[in-house]
Amino acid sequence: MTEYKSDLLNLLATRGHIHQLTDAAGLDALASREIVVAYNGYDATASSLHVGNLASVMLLRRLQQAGHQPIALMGGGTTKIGDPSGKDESRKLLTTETIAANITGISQVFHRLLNFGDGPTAAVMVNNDDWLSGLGYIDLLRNVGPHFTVNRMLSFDSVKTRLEREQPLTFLEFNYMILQAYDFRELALRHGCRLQLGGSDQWGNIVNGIELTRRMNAIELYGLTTPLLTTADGAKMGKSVNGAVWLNEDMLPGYDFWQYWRNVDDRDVGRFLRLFTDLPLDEVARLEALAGSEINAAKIVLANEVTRLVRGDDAAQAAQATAAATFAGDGLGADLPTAAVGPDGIGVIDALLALGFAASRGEAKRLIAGGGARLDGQPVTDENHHIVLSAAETRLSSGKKKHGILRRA
RNA sequence: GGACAGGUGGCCGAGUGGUUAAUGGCAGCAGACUGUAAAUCUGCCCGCGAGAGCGUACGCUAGUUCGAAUCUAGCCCUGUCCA
Repeated sequence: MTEYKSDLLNLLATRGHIHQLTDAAGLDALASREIVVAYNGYDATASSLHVGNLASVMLLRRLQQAGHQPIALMGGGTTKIGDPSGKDESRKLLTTETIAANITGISQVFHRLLNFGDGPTAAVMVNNDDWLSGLGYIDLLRNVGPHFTVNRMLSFDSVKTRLEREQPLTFLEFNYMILQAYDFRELALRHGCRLQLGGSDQWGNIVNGIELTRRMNAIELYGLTTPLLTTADGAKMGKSVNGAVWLNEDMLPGYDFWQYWRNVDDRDVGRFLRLFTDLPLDEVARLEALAGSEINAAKIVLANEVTRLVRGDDAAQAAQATAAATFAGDGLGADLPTAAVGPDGIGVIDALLALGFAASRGEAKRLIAGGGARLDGQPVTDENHHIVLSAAETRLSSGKKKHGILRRA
């Protein structure tokens, strides 16, 4: 691994955050002599960020830990355009109201992971709608337009893949990179921002911003991209049983969030501990070295640490307690999904639906037919089985991992 | 505006008049094995129904036909080339 002079780059490198740097030596020198202001942009396409975004939020956190200043940029303006990077198809356009609501949701996690207090390294949150919305079309074309050639824009991956796959790329989306470049320049001027962070798919957009600012203002900016996070079996990170692994509590219960980390592939444990927790590196090395079933201990640490950072101490403890009770003993954890059952009882199928273990009656039946439904650990074979609770609580499970509680109403 | 190609289930992709709820792959769910891991093997994978079955579905609309994802017409959308 390359040795850097600055604490910042050394920290980022050892934690596994660096994929590409535009000018490693230049940035290294800058970080060694002054506080670097850096930003990462987030599109407001959903009301919460998900695990796939977490690495970049952690990156902002590291930046602050190393004594520099993070800016979280909410893409209120750029979301109105839609980033074509990494997408085969155009996204539906979101309304201004939706975008505003999404920004409120997304910003929550930053308050947990970044310090917005006072001082030169206090985190800052900005919204690019503040400057993008007021732009005049002709002005923008005259000021920014001359610095972009279509020839070069066409050479960017985000554009090229669309064209090669013969997928539509609208002029609207084509302009996204220009606005993102404009953002970088704007932040450089307003906040003295010198560094843009982003996923590896953002390389082209970042380079454009650097280029534009050099031409228009003769300011030297830097870019750093993070590795595209895939799980060891090659899938994009952040998908789980019920879709995306959201960072916000209202989108995904703490227990499920915890379980996501508890169930990561053996091969991912070390990498994830470095990226997503603040554990010291020698501790990570020790945990990572655990072999066989002992690695499960490391996964529990991972789940606890990440949940603690993102959801808070209480959520982490509750989730771990529930997991321990559910998997080790035959007890019931308080965090499991629960459905109330009246004195007349409930059919298994309805119970499975009530707990969210099946999306339709047919799906519930298939689950039962496949032997995946269990009542207090006993497989249910009859899809018409009627459950009348003999105890205050009964455990209903779908498979080995999904458990829920039927509670007497 | 013109010529050509195309629009199929979450995704990719077969299917060109009935036996097609639609081959196959991926993703997903479950079972076995295990360590709440991976790999592997097996089953499932539109909705309703206990079931025979019913409903809905192959861009949209209308038509031809006993019968259409498959044929015809119009429309919408996408791509390529031309203007």
